[in-house]
Amino acid sequence: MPRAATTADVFNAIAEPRRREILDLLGNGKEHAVGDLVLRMRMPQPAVSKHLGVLRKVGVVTVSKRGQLRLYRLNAKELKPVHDWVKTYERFWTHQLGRIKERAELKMAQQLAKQLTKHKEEEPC
Amino acid sequence: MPRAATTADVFNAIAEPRRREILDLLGNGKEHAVGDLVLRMRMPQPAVSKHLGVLRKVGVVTVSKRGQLRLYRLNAKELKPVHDWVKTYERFWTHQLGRIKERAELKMAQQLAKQLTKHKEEEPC
DNA sequence: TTGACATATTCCTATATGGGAATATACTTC
DNA sequence: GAAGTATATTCCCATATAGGAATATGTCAA
Repeated sequence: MPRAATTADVFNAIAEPRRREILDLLGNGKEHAVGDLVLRMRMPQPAVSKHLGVLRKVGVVTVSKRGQLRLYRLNAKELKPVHDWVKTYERFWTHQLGRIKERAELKMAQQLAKQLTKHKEEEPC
Repeated sequence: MPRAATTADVFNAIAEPRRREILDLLGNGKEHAVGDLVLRMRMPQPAVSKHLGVLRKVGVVTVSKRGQLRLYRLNAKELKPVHDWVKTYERFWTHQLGRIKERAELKMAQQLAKQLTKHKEEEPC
């Protein structure tokens, strides 16, 4: 069996650095035309289009047509499986920093509680 | 240029599902002999050894010899780059849940603050 | 229609794969 | 040393690349 296709799942799709770069450019949540991405990536248009094709196939980006432009937009929720998987290992490098982090969180808690008890009735919606 | 090697970086290494499975098995932080992994993975020993070779090369596992056994151990901190990258997209699927989460956190803050002010002087180290 | 622009697709090639089978290496015990 | 066990490596092959070059498709404007 050969290596799984890049379009097999999101893990394979994001293995390529340039594709992660594209996702980073789309990270502001706005639509980007292919030409815009080509300029920012400084790589030939066909290459960008091909990478976008892979990202499209795994669903991590969506495309809409506006005139002759194709506007790509991030569909970040498709990255959640990656996040969920790797998050289970977070404790391995957070554990030592945990003490510091806990301190900070407690301090935050105090401040928040103070704020809350100060003007009790507020927050709309 | 062909696709980057699976040993090029951790992103390529974890693109393969069986390799993620191996990492999951090592997720308890303990040492595991190859034979143990072979049994649990239900796949031929050479295949497991080859996957372990990839994981070794990118540093996400370490190996130590004990007699004729090779004991593999997770080196999870090498997964941090993956976590760091994907974490920047967390907001995209947390944002809607954000309101609920904020409420919960505020409540926690109140409780923590109460606990803190109750018996002020404690916690060693 | 014709041309100009934006994007996608096709064709090419060198390279790497994952699995199976067979074999090599290393250690342990007799 | 010989046999047995644990693990790694080599050889094989079908398949899939990523990038470059060229071309096709689709859209706008005059």
